[in-house]
Parts: sequence; C-alpha cells; structure tokens
Amino acid sequence: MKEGPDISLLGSLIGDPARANILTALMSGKALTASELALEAGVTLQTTSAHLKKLEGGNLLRHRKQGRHRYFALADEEVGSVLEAMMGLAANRGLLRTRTGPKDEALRKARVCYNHLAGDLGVYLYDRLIDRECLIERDEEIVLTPIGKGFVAKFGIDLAAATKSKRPLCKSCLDWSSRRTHLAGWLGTALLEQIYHKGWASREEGSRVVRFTSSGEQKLRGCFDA
Amino acid sequence: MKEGPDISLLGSLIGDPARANILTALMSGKALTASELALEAGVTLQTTSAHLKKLEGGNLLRHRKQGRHRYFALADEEVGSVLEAMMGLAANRGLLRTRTGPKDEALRKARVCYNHLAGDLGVYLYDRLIDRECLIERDEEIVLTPIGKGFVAKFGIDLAAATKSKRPLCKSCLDWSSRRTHLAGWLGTALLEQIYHKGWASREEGSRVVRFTSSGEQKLRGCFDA
DNA sequence: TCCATAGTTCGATGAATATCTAAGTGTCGC
DNA sequence: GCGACACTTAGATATTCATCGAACTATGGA
Repeated sequence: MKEGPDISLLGSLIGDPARANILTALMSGKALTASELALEAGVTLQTTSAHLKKLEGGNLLRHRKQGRHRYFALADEEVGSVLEAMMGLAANRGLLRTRTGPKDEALRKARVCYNHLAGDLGVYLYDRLIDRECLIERDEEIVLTPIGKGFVAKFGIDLAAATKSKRPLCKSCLDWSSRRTHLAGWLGTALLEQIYHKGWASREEGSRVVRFTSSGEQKLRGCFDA
Repeated sequence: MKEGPDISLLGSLIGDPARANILTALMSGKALTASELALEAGVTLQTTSAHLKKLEGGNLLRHRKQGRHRYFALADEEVGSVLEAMMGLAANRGLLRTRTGPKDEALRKARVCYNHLAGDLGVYLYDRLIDRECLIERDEEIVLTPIGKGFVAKFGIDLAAATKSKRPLCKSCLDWSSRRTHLAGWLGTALLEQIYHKGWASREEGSRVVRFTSSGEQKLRGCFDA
C-alpha cells in the first residue's frame, strides 16, 4: 500500500494545514506571491517554497513569473469548486476552524469564490437571472438566452470578448454556506468585475469578503425589480 | 499552526491510503464489516479499527452493530458526492491509481455511486428523463413532473413510500468519468433497485461495476424509444 | 461452560515528512 | 559592479502517525 491511489494523494496534498491555508488563501482568486503565501500559511518562506512545489506537482496550482516575483494561483476553476465542496462538507461535519471571527456573517453574505461572486448575494443574482429567463438550466449546462444577452449588454459587458476565450461561458458552482447554486464561468467573472467597476462593491483586504456599499446592494437588487 | 482548520482535517482523513481505500470501497453503497474493510484496505484488523474510529470521529462514516458484526457505511450522500468530485479532480490532474485494470471500461459504462446509478448509463438515464420532461431542473433542485410520476409508476416504483422518507426525492450528482449529471436521491436509489429487481443488471462482486445484461440494457433504452 | 469469531485497546517500532537554519541562484535598482 | 530582495536547494532535526503483535472484551454457538 505504498503508492497511494488517486484520492489519497489529493487528500494528503490538501491535508497539511500549511497547504490548506495556502489553497484557502488562493480561493480569493487573486494571484499571490510566495512571500505573501508564507505569511498566510504561517510558515517560513523556505517551507512555503517546498509546499508550493508539491501543490504544483499535483497540478493544483500554476504560477507565472513576473520579474523577481512568482505569482501563484489555482490551476483552474475545477480546483476551486472541489475546495468549496470540501469546505461545505467539513462545515457540515463540525470540522470548523477554531477561531471564528466576526467576518463570518459578511462571508456568508458575499464573498469571492475563486473569481466569481458567492454567498447569499451570489445565489440571489443567480436566482434572479433564472427567474427573468436570462439563464436556462439544461442538463447541467447553463445556457444564456437572447433575453440574457440583452441584460448582460445593458449591464455593460462585452460578450464579444467571451467568444475569444476558451472558458465556458456559464458554469454552476455549489455554494458552501447556503448549499445553493451560483454562477461561475466567464460570465460569472465578468459580472463580478463589472460590479467592482460600477463601484457597487469592493474587496476587503486579506479576505474573501466582498463588501457591498448599501447603495450598491440596492442598485443590484434594482436591476431585477419591476 | 497546530490546530488545522476545517479542510485540512478533512484532507488528512482522506489522505491516508488505507483510509482512502476504505472510503472508496464504501462508495459502492453496501455496508461492510470491519474485517471486510481491512481486506479491502490491505492492512490488519487492528489498524483498520483505528482508521474507522478516526473516520467516524470526523462524521464521514456511521455504523450499526448487528450481532457481533459492525457494519460501516458512508455517513450520508454528501460524503459520497464530495468523494466523487475529488475522484474527478484527481483523475483530471493525472493522479491516477497505479494499477488500472481491465475493469475500467466497465466502470465508466455503469457503476454504483453510493446508492444510485452512475457512469455512461447513469447519465443516459438522467438525460432521457429530462428530455421526456419527467424531470425539470430548477435552481439546483430537480422536480419530478406529473409526466415523471406516471413514468415512475409504470416502472414499478411506489412513490407513496418516498413521502415517508426524509431523503430528498431527487438530487443531482456529478459523474467523475463523464463530467455530467446523473440522478441521486430517493428516486435514484429506487430506480437502481428496480433495475436489479427486473433482472436487467446485477452487481459485480467486490467492485463498483454494475453489469447490465445485453437484453437488460436494450430494455432500459427501450423505455425511452418511440 | 467452553471455544471460536469479531472487534478494540495498548505499547513499541519505524518510516514519512514538515520544519528550520544556512547557503546558493536569479533579478532589480543604483 | 554591488547590494538588496525574492525565492530555491540542501541538510539536519524532530514530530507525527500508521502499523503490527499481543492482550483484552464481547457475542454466538455447542
């Protein structure tokens, strides 16, 4: 039983506290340098370097070098999805992290899931898009309808750019706090970007929290009223 | 960094080869005794006992005692789902188990996922049910339509029993081999049971493979022709 | 009552690996 | 070029933890 089969390898990669911290930090979607990750993980830079090598060896991470920095990010959205699912399972099993801060409420309300919006508001956005028939769920694929295309354009997003991308336009992602679906994929990212751009919300430094201004949240909800 | 937060605990539980083998074995949905699991995991009974204790401590497993036996099973379907998702990720990252037997093809075609049908035929079944408007996907919930109720009754399943159960009637589950959705939940289990009962297929001993007879597969497909 | 089987608990062993200190490589700015 | 910074590699240490043998508990059957 020396050579561990598939899922045990993956499990042991995620199983180390320092590596788990690194992965969790990268769930924010931002690419981070090795030093930043060392701080996040609570170990020295050398140790972090070893961990990053292993994670990259398991194809969970990718990096691009920029000058003398190395920016690390999750390899792709699938990694983020599985991590999110594992968080949900862990939470349901009572395997909660010891220190639970006051951020938790904000985290449940709106947070970033790799590169798109999650939490109550993420689920809300998704639900409304379905209600308005902007999106249709069809066999695990999510399709953007003509109505949806109109809405998206009006929102200020250029769909032409999407066709150049290899990423799927719409994907569903399971929310660990509310156990409901929210929107991922190219459109999920684009919507979040546009929300930042409109000034409705901004990232809270050093966490996954997305902080909406009160008028920003109102305006988002306003998109679907009437 | 002594106390590992949530996902690292979960990861390290799954990260041990012996434990991963145990969990994989239980993905078959059958409850197994400690001795059987020891055989499956390739370690002694004592070691297995320690592993089972840990897995149960993490609420991933449950057991019921029957005489002098202890039957272990996955705690619930969520555990199965996450494990399935991890298998998919691991496979996509090239973290494949070393020994890949000739069973693999059969495994891709039809296998049991905890307690319902997965693999190509599982996805096929789900797709057809959607096509025929027996099921409708609505916001991650899957609803059984009146048409669907008729189909199910004709298939020989008593829906009255479902209302007594606390389990959700329909749930979706992501397939690791085909990366598509198939049906879980009470109905998923009932359909598989009925397939066994009709003699269309049977379990292959000691694996997750569901072996359809050629006429059995034909009859299943026949349900949706015309 | 006695034995066989199923499983747990205990204690010792050994291997894997996370971690650090120290030294080495590469890149930027002056 | 030279020093500062970002990061990697090498080697040593230490701790964790999976594993097994042996002893113990519990259930069932004769």
